[in-house]
This record gives sequence, structure tokens and C-alpha cells, in this order.
Amino acid sequence: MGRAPCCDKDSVKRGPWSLEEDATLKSYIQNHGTGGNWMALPRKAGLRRCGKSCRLRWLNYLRPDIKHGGFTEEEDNIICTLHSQMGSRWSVIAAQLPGRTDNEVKNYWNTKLKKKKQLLTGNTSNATTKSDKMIYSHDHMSFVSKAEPHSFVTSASSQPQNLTDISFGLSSASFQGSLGNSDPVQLYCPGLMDVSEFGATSKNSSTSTLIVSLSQDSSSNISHSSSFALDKFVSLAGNGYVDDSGVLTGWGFGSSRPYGLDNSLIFPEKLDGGFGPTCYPNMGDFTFTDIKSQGVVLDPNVINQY
DNA sequence: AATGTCGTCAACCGCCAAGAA
DNA sequence: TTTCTTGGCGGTTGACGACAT
Repeated sequence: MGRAPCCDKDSVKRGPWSLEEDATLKSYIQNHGTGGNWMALPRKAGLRRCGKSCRLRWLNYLRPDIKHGGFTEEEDNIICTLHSQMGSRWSVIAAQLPGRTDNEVKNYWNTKLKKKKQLLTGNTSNATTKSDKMIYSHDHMSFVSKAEPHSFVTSASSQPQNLTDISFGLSSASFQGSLGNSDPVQLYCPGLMDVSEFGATSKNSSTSTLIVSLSQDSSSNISHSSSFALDKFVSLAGNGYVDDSGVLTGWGFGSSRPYGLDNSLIFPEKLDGGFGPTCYPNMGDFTFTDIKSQGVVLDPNVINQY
């Protein structure tokens, strides 16, 4: 036996709200509040609507502090950063954007930002098919192209987990130089700009760290070039670590910035009961040596600018 | 002008967690 | 302690408008 419906679907109105319904709901809530009971509200307000529907209409549209209209570039950056950090936790992301609702942020991501992200991966046809994949395990990482889904193994679970959230076109990246502890790192990614997703660090703070973050400006058609502006490089530094259970945690830029120099740095929090969607498991043995062996080269000139 | 395709976004669905009974 | 109710959330759907053919 299934769950009982929250309301009788035959007796309530569904679909788009009319102006009259909006006015009724708004007026009722402004005069009486929600009363802490959305289920009872429509009856009290004289609406033939499900309580859930009323709640959604109020929270997503009628609330006086809702900000309607296009997203700013700053909001874009915040959404991208937080989404990379915590995945699809839209309510949490929306909470960082005054006047925006989780639904609005979610829609915006799905219609605009996700596409941008897909462009950066070189994929324009399918959200789940990535042009290039990065795979890693305890002791290696590599780039592979046009691949079917890969998996990696975490030290905590020893179970393969699909890499659904980490991929980008790094196959042509160049990377040279060396790193000291907590040196900022920039990864030169021809054709790729800004932020996004992937981080690695070591089990203790005495070894190298790496973050790769990418996105692509769809209006540009950048070919390999050495004249990128600084902010076109991925940059990183910080004090993240992988704890004993293999969860990457505790990342920051200096003492004040939770994210990267260009908002590119994102690290997942450890979630109770397992890895969150963007919780990158153990990369404790992932070092630059490994990266170099795969032909990824750090540009020392870029490092020196920090 | 008619039809098809795509993008957007409001609204709904169903699951889960918290708290009340 | 268990069961039930409700709120909250993320995923998905479907209506509608814009644009392309």
C-alpha cells in the first residue's frame, strides 16, 4: 500500500495560479501568517488548492522579498562555486543568494549554467557523457578521452563509485614546474577558463595540493595560447586534507576565503553516513608526480605571479 | 503561414526527516 | 518506541513562447 496523498487530487485545483488565487493567498498570509500549518491554510483562506501548492506558490513567487529577473554574473559565480562544492543542494545554495529561491536557482542551473559546464567538457549532446574523463585511485590518475563511465575506489568503502561529477578536457593541458607546500597552483588549460570542479590533496599538509577548476566562455573560441590573462588560469592553494576515512575536507584560502582565488575552489564537507555527491574520496596518494607522469605540466611563470 | 524544435520556468511528484501524537 | 503528519527538498514534467525550417 502506497503512501496516502497529502490531499484529494480530485477536489483541489491544480495547474497555474490565477491572479485571484494569488491575491487571496497573499492577503491571507499577510493578515494571518501561515499559522504553521500549510495543510490547513487553503481551507482557511478559501482556496481550492493543496497546502503544498500554496506553500510553493508563496515561497517561490508571492513572498515580498523575492527577487525576480535575470541572474547577475556574481550570482552565476556563487552558484557555480557552491554547486561544485555541495552538488544539488539548491536550498543551501539559494540561501546564499538573497531573494532567490531554490526552484529558481535549480532552473537557472539546469537551463543555463549546466550547459556552460557541458561546453567546457566538450560535450554538447548529453549531460552524462563527458568528452574527457579523469580517473584516479589511490595511486594514480590519468586522463582518458571519449570514455564510457569510469569509476574510482575509495579507501573508506573500497567500493567503486562512478565519477559522475568530475570531468573536463584536460587532455591538452600543459603543466610544468614544481610545487612546495601550500604553493598556489595554476593549471594552464588551453581553451578553458575559470572555475569549477576537481580537487586533490594529500593526506597530510606537507605535500602537494592540486585543484583543477574549469569552465568555458562559450562566446570565445580560444585556441592554445600562452597569453591568457591570469584569471583565465585555474588557481589554487589552501589547507585541505583527506581525513582517515578518506574524505577530503577542510579547505580554504588563507584564513578568510572559503573558496578559491577566482571562486574556483570548492571542497565538499563530510556528510554523515557517507560521501556527499561532491565529496571526493581519498586522493591521499595523488601527487603531482602522478600528474606529471600523465603529461600535465605546471607553468612556473604562472606560479611566480603569486 | 504552418509546423517542428528548443528553451524556459512554474508547478507537481515523491521521498525523506523531524516532530507530534 | 512506534506511527502518523507535515514541511522541506530535489527531480521531473508540461505548458507556453520564441525561433527555425
